[in-house]
Amino acid sequence: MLPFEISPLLPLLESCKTIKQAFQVHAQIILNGFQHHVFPISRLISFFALLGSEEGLNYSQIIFCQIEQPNQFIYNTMIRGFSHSKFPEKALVFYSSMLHQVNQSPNNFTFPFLLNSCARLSTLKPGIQVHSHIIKFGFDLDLYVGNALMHFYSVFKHLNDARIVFEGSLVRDLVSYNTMINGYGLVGRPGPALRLFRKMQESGIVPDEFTFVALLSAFSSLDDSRIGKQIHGFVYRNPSCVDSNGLLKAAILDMYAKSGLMDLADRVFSSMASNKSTAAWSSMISGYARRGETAAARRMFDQMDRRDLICWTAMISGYSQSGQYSEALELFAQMEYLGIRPDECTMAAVLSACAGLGALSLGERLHGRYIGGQLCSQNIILSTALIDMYSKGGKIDSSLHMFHRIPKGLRTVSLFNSMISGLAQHGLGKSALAVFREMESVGLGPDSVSFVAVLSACSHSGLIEEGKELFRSMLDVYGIRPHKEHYGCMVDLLGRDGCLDEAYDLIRSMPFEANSVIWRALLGACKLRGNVKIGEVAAQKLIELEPDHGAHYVLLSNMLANTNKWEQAVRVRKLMEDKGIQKPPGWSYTEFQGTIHWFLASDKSHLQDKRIESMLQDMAMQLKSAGYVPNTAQVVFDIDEEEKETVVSYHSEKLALAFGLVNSSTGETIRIMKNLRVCGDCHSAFKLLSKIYCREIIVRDASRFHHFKNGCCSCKDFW
DNA sequence: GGTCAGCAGA
Repeated sequence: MLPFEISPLLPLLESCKTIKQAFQVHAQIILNGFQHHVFPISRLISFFALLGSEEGLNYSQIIFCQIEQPNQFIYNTMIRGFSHSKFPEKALVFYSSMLHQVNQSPNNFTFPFLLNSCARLSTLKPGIQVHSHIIKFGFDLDLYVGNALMHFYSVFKHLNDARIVFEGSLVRDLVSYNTMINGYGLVGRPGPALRLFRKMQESGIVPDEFTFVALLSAFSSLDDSRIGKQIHGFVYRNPSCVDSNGLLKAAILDMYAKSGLMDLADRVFSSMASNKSTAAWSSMISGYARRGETAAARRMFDQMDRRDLICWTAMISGYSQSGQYSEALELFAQMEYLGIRPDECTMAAVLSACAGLGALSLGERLHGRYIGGQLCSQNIILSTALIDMYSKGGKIDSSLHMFHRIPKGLRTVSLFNSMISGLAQHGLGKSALAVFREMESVGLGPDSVSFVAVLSACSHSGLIEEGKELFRSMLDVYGIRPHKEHYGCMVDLLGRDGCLDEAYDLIRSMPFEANSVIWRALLGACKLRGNVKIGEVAAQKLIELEPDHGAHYVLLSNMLANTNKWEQAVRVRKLMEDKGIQKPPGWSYTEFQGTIHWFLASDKSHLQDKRIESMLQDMAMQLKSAGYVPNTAQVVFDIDEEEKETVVSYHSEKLALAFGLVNSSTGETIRIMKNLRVCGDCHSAFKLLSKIYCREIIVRDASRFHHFKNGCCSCKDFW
């Protein structure tokens, strides 16, 4: 029996709404000398521990320390409180102190809380130990404990272990099924999820909205929308399916948006009337963006009243994935201006836009500002985006440094692919092969993307035999059927080795029609080797496949011009002009003090800056005195030599270099991005200029990187 | 005193 004096305090404690009121009740308890009465103290601890705030937890811990012999309930309360907190590992500390106390042992209430804490840790181990305690203390057949165990194993994607618990359980309820269905969805196994749903119906357990939400999410990663539609129909026909907070409707909408069925998605969206959640808006935005309809996505985005971070991220990544990098960065700038702090997902999308543009200094700034060292090695998608950004921004050393800092157990196939393809673009074929082998040695099987990366590494570095062997092994060893991209790499590889006939034969032996990428690879090799016969075939195919693409006409006419077939060259040029096709303008840009400076070929508007003009003259003079003769072979027009020299000296990359030279000093690195492949003349000139002006020049062109240093280029004139 | 609770962005 409680002493009668305490009874007025208990209802007071029950009715506490704020932490302040609870402090007052605690003060009253102490003033009245009840601080050692188990019951009121238990209630107080429970109140503070379950408030959900750090302050509450700290306070409950202070009270806890003052109790000589905490009972089971108090221990469970502390474990429960910390299981939801920022420090789930503290729950384990309380559990362990509970075990050390004489006459104290856990009960069936202890383990669900404890497992919940374990599910939120970064390692699996403590949870497994807890599982053995559960068996030792004989709670393995408790329904709640079993469900919590399934949840714990699901979180770590150990569905087989979750399944063992499920199969071993004597009683199963809605929660058991929902947990398992969710778990299978989490690991992308919709098949078992659906089978469990059927089993659940056979057992007479009525599904709730969470069951359907879990099922829909399990199926949303699939391209097939049939099951999704069936679920929609099932829900529609069964009025018993309550959807009290609209979760289910939002899940159905998301399913349609993910399947690209925007008409159906829009119908559900409209039916939400004024209850549209930001989640629903996000689903719509990313649905449109995924189909490349960024304008439609943007219209939705602009219509929103209140945008949360996820909407911003959805729109930014929509732009990024559609290759609209500038738009992505512009929107991000707006977001920053509004003071919205990005998270890892936003950063991954923004960094991929930086990678696309080669906006290294912006990428570096974002890395420094928003991403700490620890965070980037933990979030593997972000690390992959950073590695890609540094590679494509020209800093392959930084990519490698990041890659090596990522713990081996966290590395994924995508991460390896990103690293291999970075090394490939920089012509570091041997290193790319080594990383590829490393991926295999840690037990990660290469996928189709890995092979594109490693084969292109071989072709960019002239590793002919290695490339051929890898291509053969794709199907024989790894069971991966080569796609067009892989054939494209092989055509490139053979072409660069001068085996043009072999490359042409490979194209003819392919089990599908060659696409423009493959023909372009062949044409590029023909141009390099001066093989007009096969080159013409390739160019004709390209013109057939992409008649509006000016670059093909230019390549063909350049090749004809290179072999002095001027008349034919002019004819091709004329054909292009008659069709009204414009040559794609060559442009280059370079970043300076965080701003991007664009340069168009022969466009002299930016030459208002006299310093660039005079630098160009200085460059020409220096080159001449170094004995350099401009290579004007790629200028097709039948104009005199002096004029041709003027044309090549105004190529966009030369203008960008002049700008870079004006704005840098000896020993610095100049980075230039170009939309087309760097021309032969610029390539030779840049080699000499890197020596003359003592600068490292890094050029990213349409196919790879060129590091010009001390008179040489990393591509060894092979590109 | 309790277990699940991915409808949204990489």
